[in-house]
Amino acid sequence: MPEGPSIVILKEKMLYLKHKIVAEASGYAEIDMDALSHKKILDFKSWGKHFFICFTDFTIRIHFGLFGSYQFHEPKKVNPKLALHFNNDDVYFYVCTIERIEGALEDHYDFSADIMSDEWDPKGALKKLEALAEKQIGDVLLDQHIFSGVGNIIKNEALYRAGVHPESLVGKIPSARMKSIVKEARAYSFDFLRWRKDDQLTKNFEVYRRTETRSSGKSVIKKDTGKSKRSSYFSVAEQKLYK
DNA sequence: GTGAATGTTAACAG
DNA sequence: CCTGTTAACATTCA
Repeated sequence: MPEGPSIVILKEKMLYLKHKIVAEASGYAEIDMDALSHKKILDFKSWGKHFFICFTDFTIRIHFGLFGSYQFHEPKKVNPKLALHFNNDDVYFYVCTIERIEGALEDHYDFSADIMSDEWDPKGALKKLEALAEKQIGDVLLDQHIFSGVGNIIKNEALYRAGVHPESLVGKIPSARMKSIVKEARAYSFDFLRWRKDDQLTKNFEVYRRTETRSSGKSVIKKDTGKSKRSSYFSVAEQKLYK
């Protein structure tokens, strides 16, 4: 369920509940459920992989991790971490972390770091990268303080588009190429959003979970790279290693 | 049936 | 805030 675009989809699906009053909240999350009763939902927001339900003085933050899911109207068989009950409707969240944030969201999050946000600031991202010359680009793309919302799929696909090997060192990548990586991270995220909605995401993977590139049929290497040791999929023929 | 995976944090070892 | 490893979460898909 994760990665920024999937959270944007959730936000859109939740829209019909905006301005509705929560009749009751339940679930095994360790927050004060009674505090949500009879409260009006002001808005739904997101920052990277974080989803927010905004109330007057506080916000509920949901992070779905690797296994998280949600369901509208009818519960699944397993216990929900959080369930919001409305008149004649319900929404359920499973296997996620739930936290309560006090005060204004803007005081806690920098929305210019969110790859999906209107406020996304590519120059700001490049600026942050200047201090990380010795890091591998594959690790840095997963850094949520710089590329909030980028996950392992976007990392691999954006690097393929930019033609850069995931083990390349940030300080050795030419600046034009670096800009291209930042641009593709955002561009691919929006393609991800569109394809996910149309159930076309998997078939459009160029390298992720593939043995050959989709378009050009070049062989794809799978390797756990960097400090994060996450799976990288890449084409040696089409992605240059800057080292 | 088996294993890997769109993620993150906490606990623990050295 | 020393650094690296492991477990936990308990699902879904190939």
